[in-house]
Amino acid sequence: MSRVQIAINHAESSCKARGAKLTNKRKQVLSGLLQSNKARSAYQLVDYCKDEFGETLPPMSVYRILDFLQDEHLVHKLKSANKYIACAHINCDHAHGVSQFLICNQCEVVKEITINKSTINGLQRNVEDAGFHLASPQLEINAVCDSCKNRAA
Amino acid sequence: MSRVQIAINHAESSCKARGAKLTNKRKQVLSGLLQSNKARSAYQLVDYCKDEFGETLPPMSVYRILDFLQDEHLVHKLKSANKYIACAHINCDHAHGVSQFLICNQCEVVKEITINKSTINGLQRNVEDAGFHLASPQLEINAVCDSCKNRAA
DNA sequence: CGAAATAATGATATGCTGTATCATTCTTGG
DNA sequence: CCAAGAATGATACAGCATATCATTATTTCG
Ligand SMILES: [Zn+2]
Ligand SMILES: [Zn+2]
Ligand SMILES: [Zn+2]
Ligand SMILES: [Zn+2]
Repeated sequence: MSRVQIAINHAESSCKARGAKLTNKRKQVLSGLLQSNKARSAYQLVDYCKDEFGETLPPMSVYRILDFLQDEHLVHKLKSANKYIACAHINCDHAHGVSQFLICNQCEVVKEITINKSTINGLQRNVEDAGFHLASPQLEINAVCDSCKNRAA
Repeated sequence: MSRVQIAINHAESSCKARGAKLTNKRKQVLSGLLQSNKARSAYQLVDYCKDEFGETLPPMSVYRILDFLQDEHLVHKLKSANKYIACAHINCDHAHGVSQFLICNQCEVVKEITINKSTINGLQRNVEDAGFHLASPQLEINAVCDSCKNRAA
């Protein structure tokens, strides 16, 4: 069974456990994100579903599906890119906290990580010192991946 | 002389020092950002210039002007909001490094800060451990300002 | 000064991202 | 089967941004 198929099956179970349904079209959109190590836009997913499944989803439906998938914690939105990516922990059963996203500015590959507690604490202290309160430590970090770094060298 | 006027004068000098010109329209757009403690979109600035100066700038021009102002380090773009904000150090003569932006998710007020070196180092270590290289520590942080926090309480 | 070059701005069209609204179809429970 | 609710579709529109070509303003230099 493919990596994507495994993730979709797992997602289907966890949806069911939460009383939600992972319909066919939702699976198609999710698979579009699971296929890719880069984030994809709603309209790119429209194209993907068309090309891959001959399914002509209206953009509105894709946005609704993306909302659903986010509610189910299967997908994250990258605000700085206006794109979406499958959760890296989609096969994990433990609830996952807030992640950070490393985005390669060369090849656009995205990696979801959890930076360590002490760094988050440091960040939070800085925010407090400035008279603000950290609402969410979800960060989208402008980086370069190893491959691109090596290619440049 | 108003706070805004002082900043504009300073900006004009620093542009001149760099061989660039802070034209009238560029001043108008910049003043639209200096007026506000929130970030503003290009189209909001079109409206501002129209209301404030009777100047009907086409959006294209505003975008060009914003690019110019960014090149001159007078303005920052918040990618997660698709909006622009005047640099908090616009009156400083020292070159400023990369900033972080605290964005209140209630009232949208924005504060430009510099988080401390050790936190940045911690962040950088985390990024390296994930097989990436930090390209820029500009962060846009989802936070709540003190006023909004107190208002909620 | 006046022509040529350069910089700045304008006009128009278009593309991408996202939402609002109302209609239709599908699924489910009684 | 039927009613209720969930999911999806259709259409329109708003906001952000860029591409391209035209025009105007400013500078440069003989
Ligand atoms: Zn995740
Ligand atoms: Zn890369
Ligand atoms: Zn700044
Ligand atoms: Zn606030």
